[in-house]
Amino acid sequence: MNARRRGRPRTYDPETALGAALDAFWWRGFAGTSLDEISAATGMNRPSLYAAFGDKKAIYRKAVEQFNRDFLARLHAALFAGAGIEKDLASFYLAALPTYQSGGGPARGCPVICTATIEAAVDNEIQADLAGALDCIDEALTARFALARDQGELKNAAEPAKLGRMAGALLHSLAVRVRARQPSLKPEAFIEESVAVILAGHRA
Amino acid sequence: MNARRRGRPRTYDPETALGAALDAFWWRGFAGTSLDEISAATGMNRPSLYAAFGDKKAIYRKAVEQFNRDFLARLHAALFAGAGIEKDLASFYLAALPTYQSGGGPARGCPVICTATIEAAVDNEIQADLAGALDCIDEALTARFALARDQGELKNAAEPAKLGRMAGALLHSLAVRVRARQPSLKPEAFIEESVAVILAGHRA
DNA sequence: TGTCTTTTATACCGACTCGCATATATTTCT
DNA sequence: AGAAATATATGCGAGTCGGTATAAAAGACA
Repeated sequence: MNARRRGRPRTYDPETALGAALDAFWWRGFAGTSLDEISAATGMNRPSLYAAFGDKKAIYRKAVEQFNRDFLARLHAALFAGAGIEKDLASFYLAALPTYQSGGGPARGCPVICTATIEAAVDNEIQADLAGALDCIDEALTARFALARDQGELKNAAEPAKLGRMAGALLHSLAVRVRARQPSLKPEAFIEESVAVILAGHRA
Repeated sequence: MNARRRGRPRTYDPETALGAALDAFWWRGFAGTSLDEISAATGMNRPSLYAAFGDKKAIYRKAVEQFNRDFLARLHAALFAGAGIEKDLASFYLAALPTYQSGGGPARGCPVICTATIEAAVDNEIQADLAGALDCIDEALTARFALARDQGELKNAAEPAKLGRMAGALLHSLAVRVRARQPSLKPEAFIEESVAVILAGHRA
C-alpha cells in the first residue's frame, strides 16, 4: 500500500531529519534555536518542515520523543543485561555517557534533561513530556532493583522505588555535570563510586 | 566617601533589580527572555540596564552570581547547623525546596541548574560559572561528610568526596524534578528517603 | 502527452530582537 | 544662579524571529 506515493517524492527521511533537528536543539535549547538553524541542519526548507512536522514546538516534541524512544531502549537493555545489579547499574549509566558526550565538540549532556527542563516551567505539554520521561527512568530502575531483591542480591528490606528514584537522580546529575564540564568530574569514576554508595547498605 | 554622589540619584536599587531580573530569567531561561521583559520586571529602561550592568549576558551572569551567593549561604548554614549528619543533610535540601517552589505559579526549580545548563554548551563563561557553582555544592557537602566522619557519625572508611558528589547529585535532581512537576514526586519524602539511602551503608 | 498530486524553492509578512543615539530630567558643586 | 554630573525616557535602525502565500519542479497516472 505504501509502495510508492504519487506526486513529487520527498528528498528527506523523516527520522534522520528529526535526528538532525534534535542535534540543533541540543546545542542551544528550544528558544535559542532558530528555524533557520533547523532548516540548515536538516537540509529542509521551512515550508517543508512545516508540512512534515508542524510548527517549531511540534518539531521539537517529535524530535525529543524519537530520541527518548531510542535512548531509553538502549539504557533499558543495558540495565537488564543480567550481569548482576552492580554491573548492570554501572552499564546503565555508561550506556548513557557516550550520548551525553557526543556532538563533536564540548559535551552537551542530555538533550531532554538539559533543554526540556527550561520550557517545562512555561509550557504544559513539554512539561508533561519531560515528567513522563523522568517517570520512565525511575520505573525502569525501580523494576531492576525489585528484580535484584527478588533474586536475593539485595536485602528483603530494600525498597526498590526509593532506590530507583535515587538512581534516577544520579542520571539527572550526570546529564547536568557533563554539560557543565565540571573540571573535577571524571564521569566513569563518578558512576562507579556512586553506584557503590547507593548499594552500600542494601546488599543481602 | 560614598556619602552622596553627584548628579541625579538613581531610582532603583541594584540588588533588587538583579533579583527581579533573575526572576524573569528563571521562567524562560537566558535565550527565552527578552530585554523588554527584564525592563518590565525591574522597572528600569533598557539604557539604564545597560549603564548599570552591561549587556544581556552581563545582566544574567550578575543576577545568577547574586542568587548563588545568597542561596548557597543559606544552604551552607542549614548543612552545618549541628543537628547531626542525617538531620543537617535533610535540612540542606529542605532549605532549597521553598526557593525551588517559589514564584507564585508552577514550580521553577533552580534558576542556575535549570537555566545556566542550556547556555553552558555554547558559552564558556556561563559554563565556567555553572561548573563553579556545582563545585561549590560538592565541596560544602564533602566538608560536611568529613566532619561527620571525624565526629564518629560515619565509618572511618567512608569517603567524604564520593558521598559529597552523590549528595550533590540529589540536589541537581531535585531541581530538575521540581521544575518538571513530576506528578509522582513528593519532594519532602524524596529528600528523606534519599538521605536514608545515602547514609545506609556508611554509619559508624 | 497532458493532468493530477505531492514536494521543494523563492519571497515575503508583521512582529519582535538587541543595542544605542539622542533628548530630557534631577541633583550636587562651584 | 550656572555648570557639571548622573540618571531616566523616547524612539530608531539594522537585523532576526516564526510562519505562510505563491510559484516552480518532479514524479505517477491516464
